[in-house]
This record gives sequence, C-alpha cells and structure tokens, in this order.
Amino acid sequence: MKDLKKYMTEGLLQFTILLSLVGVRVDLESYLPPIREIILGSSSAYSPIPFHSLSLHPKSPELDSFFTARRLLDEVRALGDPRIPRTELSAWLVHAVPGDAEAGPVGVLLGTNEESPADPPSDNEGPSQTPARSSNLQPSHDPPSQPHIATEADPGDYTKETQEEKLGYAADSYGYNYLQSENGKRGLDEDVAQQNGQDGTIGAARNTDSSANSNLRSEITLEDIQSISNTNNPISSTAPYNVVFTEAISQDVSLQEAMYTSSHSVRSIGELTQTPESFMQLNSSTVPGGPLSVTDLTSLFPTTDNCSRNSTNQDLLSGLDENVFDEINLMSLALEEGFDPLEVSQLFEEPDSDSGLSLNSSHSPASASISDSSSITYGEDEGAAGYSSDSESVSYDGLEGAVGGSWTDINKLCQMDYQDDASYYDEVSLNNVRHNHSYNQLPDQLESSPEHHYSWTAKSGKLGSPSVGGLEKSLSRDERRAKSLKIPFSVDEIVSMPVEMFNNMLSKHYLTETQISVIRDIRRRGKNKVAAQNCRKRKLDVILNLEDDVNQLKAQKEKLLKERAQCSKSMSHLKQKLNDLYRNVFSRLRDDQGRPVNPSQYALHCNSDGSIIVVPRRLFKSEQKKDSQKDKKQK
DNA sequence: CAAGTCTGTCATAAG
DNA sequence: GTCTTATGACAGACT
Repeated sequence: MKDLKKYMTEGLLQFTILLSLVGVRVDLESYLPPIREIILGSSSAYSPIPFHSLSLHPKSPELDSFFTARRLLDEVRALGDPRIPRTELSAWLVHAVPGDAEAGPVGVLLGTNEESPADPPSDNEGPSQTPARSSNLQPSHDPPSQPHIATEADPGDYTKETQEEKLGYAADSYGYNYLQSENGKRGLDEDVAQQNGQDGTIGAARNTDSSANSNLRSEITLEDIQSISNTNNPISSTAPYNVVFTEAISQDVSLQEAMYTSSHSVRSIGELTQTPESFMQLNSSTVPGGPLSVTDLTSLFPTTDNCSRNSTNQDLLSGLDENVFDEINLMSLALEEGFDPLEVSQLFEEPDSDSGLSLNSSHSPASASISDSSSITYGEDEGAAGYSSDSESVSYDGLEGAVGGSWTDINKLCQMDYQDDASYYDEVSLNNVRHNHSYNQLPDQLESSPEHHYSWTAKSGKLGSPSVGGLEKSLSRDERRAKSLKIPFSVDEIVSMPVEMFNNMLSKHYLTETQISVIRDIRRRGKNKVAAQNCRKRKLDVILNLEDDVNQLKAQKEKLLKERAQCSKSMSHLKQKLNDLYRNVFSRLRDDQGRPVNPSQYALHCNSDGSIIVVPRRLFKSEQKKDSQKDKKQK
C-alpha cells in the first residue's frame, strides 16, 4: 500500500509538473492527500479525504482502487477544467516572473495594451511622476482624471454592464473575456492604464512593461491557453508587439508585484481564502527580504480591489516590511468578507491573532452558513446600498472622501466580487478546503466555522453586535490562550505545521517557556482532536460495515433456510414416491405358490449389476450390518 | 429535566 | 527514549 501510494503520488506529481510546463496548474490539494503527507509527513489526520464519505478505513485495501480511480477521474477533470486560464495565470506568474504590477498581469489582463503602445510614453513623462507615486495612491482613485465605468456608464446600464463584467470575471477564461468586452468599452484596466500614463516616465516604462508582458504572455502562455481551453481569446489581437522574451524578462520588474496581482486576480474571482497562503508562499520563497518600495506599492494599489481602497493606505505605507503583502491581502480579504476596519487593524496590530481559520469545528448556533449569507444582495441600490451590514457601512462611510475613490466604482467592484451566483460561494467553500489548514474538515464544517464567516454572521443579525468581544467569544480556548500570550501564530498554523517547520519555528522565534509550553499543548491537543475525529469516523465506519455484514449474513441465512426447506420438501416427496413404488412392486410380486409377498418379511435388493432380487429382510439386515462393520473398519 | 449525541481532552498503548 | 498516532474514557455542551 505504501509503495503504491508513493508510486501514485510520484506519477501524479510528474503529471502535474508536465501540465504546469504547458501552462496548466493542477491543484493537487483538492484531491491528493499523499502530497501533503509527503510534504508534511505521513498523517492520516491531515488527509483531506473525508473518510466519512468513503465509509472506509484509511488502511483499508479498498482505498487502493479508490485512489486510482479518483486520481484518473480528477486528472481528466483537470484537463477539461474550464478554469484552466485562471489557474494558468498563476502558473505563468510563478514560472515567468517578469510581471509588473501595474502593467503586469492585471494590466495586461485587463487590456492596457489596447492603448499603451499607441500612446508614446514620453507624453506622460513629467515631474508629476514622483508625487503621483508617493501620494498614497490618490490618483488611482481620482474620479475626474479617470474615465472609469462608474463615471461614464449610464446608471441604467450600470447593472447590465456590471453583470457583463461580472460574467467576464466569472467566466472561466477570466481576464480574457473581460478584455473582449473591453474592445468596445472601457474598464478598470483603463484606470490603470491612464494611471500609468499620468505617472510619467515610469508610467511609460510600465507601458513598455505592459506591452512586454502582453507580448510575453501572448508568446508563452496565451497560445497554450488557447490550445488548451479553446476559448476565443481576444488578447491575441492585442499582441502585435515584437518584444522578445528576454527583453520582457529583463525589465526591471518586481516579482512581488506580479505575484500580488496574481493573487489579486485569483482572489477577485472568488478564491478569497486562497490568496493569503499562496501569496505568502510565493512571497517568502521568491522575494527574500526584498522590501517593497513606494513605487511598488503605488503600482500595487491600482490593481487592488477597490473595496480595499480605504483607510488601509496608511497602514500599508507605514509597514513596508516583508509582511506587507500578507497585510494587504489580509486587509482586502477582511474587507471583502465584511470585517470591520477596526478589527482588521487589530489583526495587524496583533500578529498573534488568529488567521480566522480554526480547527475548531464546533458548530456555533450563531454561525451562518454561506448559503444563508448568499441571500444578501449587494449593489442593488445606487451608492451606499452596496453593503447592508453595519460594519461595512461603517467601513465605507468615510471612504469616499478619504481615499478619493468613487463610491460607484467601489460599489461596482464590490458587486463584481460579491454579487454572484451560488457558484461563487461554492468556489469559496472549495477553496476553504484547498487552502486553509483545516484539512480534516468538510466544507460545511468550514462554512459554519464561527471565525471564518464572522462577518456574515454579523450581517445576518444572529450576533448582537459585531464587536471584538463577539469575536473573542467565538474563539476556542486555545485561540484565546494563544492570543493572551501573544503567540505570533494561529492555532491552525501551530497544529497543521509539519514537525520540522514547527521545531524551526520554536527555535527561530524568541518565545518564552510559557509560550512554548502553550504552543506545544495547542499542537498536541489539536493533533489529538483531529485524531479523535478520525478515530470516531473510523469507528463509525467499522460499525456501519459490521451492520452491513450482519444484514448480509441474515439474508444469507434466510436463503439457506429456504433452500433447506425446499430440499426437505423434495426429499419427503421422493420418499413418498419411492414408498408408493415399493408397495406397487410388492403388490405385484408372487412367491412360488402364487401368494403375494409380504413386504414386512422381504425386501428388494439392487445388485451391482443392476439386477433386482427379492431377499428376506433378516438376510438383508445381516448384510447391512456386515457392510456397516466393513465401513467402520475401513475408517 | 432526563436521555442521547457530539466534541474536546486526557491518559495510555502501540508503532 | 522520544515522538506521533490511535483509542478508550470522561466531561461538558448541545439536542
């Protein structure tokens, strides 16, 4: 089993690598427990395979065939996955690494190259460049200077256009479809493009980068995408540039930007929960200690979701450390999920605060499922009607003036993020499974996790007030303990971390004995909690299997009893017929004097040659005794 | 309010 | 010997 598991895992890994080389990224976590086990160490507790749904013991040999079939099925699904372009984007960002944040993936995706090559970069050069970059991103939210949709679109057409764009986002080809609609319309990317243009020199450089990126993408990935997804990709018409690949790569471009935009792009279409982790990984692995410049930050912000263009600017600019991306994503994530800015700022101030994901699968009655919250409508009304929750209204009340962004713009983008059908929530819940650390939990458990959808619960009014105290109450004992001791890790991180990483974490961070002790306790309890869950599930499965066995055996017994009764009936019938025949034969037999033969004194005896003779019963009985004695002796 | 269920935790055996 | 996992037992919350 172990060898087979390893073989399957390696094969699937190679397959995934091959797919990634052609621009397709396969999310192994969605269906491949061995990968995690390989990376994190063997642990059934980490297995995302819900054994409750399998009704199999994890050590059961039946799982072998299951994994094989499942793997093949998922590979086929991955090949035919309509979301390939989106996932491909991430793969390209990882491999190519030339992206510029402004004119990079998002800019290109959203069609900046439609105008950027025609616009001479020098036109936009000027002294305004530096202030624009250091001005806390204000230009990006300047309504008068930007012909964004909100200002141009007719309010009546607003919903329609938004829906179209939303479809563009929701469509599996993601940005490319959006671009298609761009040919006739203006979109968010033009905000970015114009922003670039007004930024001056670097804006021009960004345009160059944009074209380079577009060219790069059209040369490398787009064809692959087209060949894979067969989508009508309008960007092919927008790639007339002949920037060579090396030139595109040689641009002075921050990988962080590209990665951030990547994460943003992915997140903006619903993979909210994926972003922080994936981004954190990319950031830590590829940009070691590279502090983000203000330029980078300004380039970041136009690409960020307008929902997050609020009071976070100061935080972002003040804390330009290596965790800035995490904070940005946390902030945007929190805002998208309806967190109160105060809470979010507290999250930033307290690095030990929980990531919002918890292994605690206790079902709080106050928690609301996603399906419940999906009934909330966003952006049905103009302006401030986008969000109905108090926290959100608070968070956006002062937004328009402070950030300078148009509320309509914000609302529109928020609509694009929120006003979606159930598939959006399905995707969210899927990504909960894929990208958080609650590997043992089912999506429904995650949905009902109190921390995870705290904002939704606040919206639904099931919690009295979305105060921090309510959040505290929803924390588990370990979470509260960790928070009180200022432990700079979330509980699920502590629990799900591999042993090696866990030990490194304990050694690299300065932690008190109490903190270390508590961390170890948290890890032990968390592990044991998962183990207990798995154990109970296995026990339940065993019980169910035994019940099935009992039912099968009962059915078999019934069947055998019926067969026996049938045989007995047949046997008695044959005996009766034989008896009748016997009597019939004797009634016709006559002795030498012509008298009838008495059946009580004589019997019929069948010889070995087939002849039948009439013998006296006493002789017959003595022969029978001899035969039985012979049999006994032989035995 | 009692009974049943669920879940987290502890202690301990097993690998 | 240490660590991790599995499992029985218990307690508390919940239904």
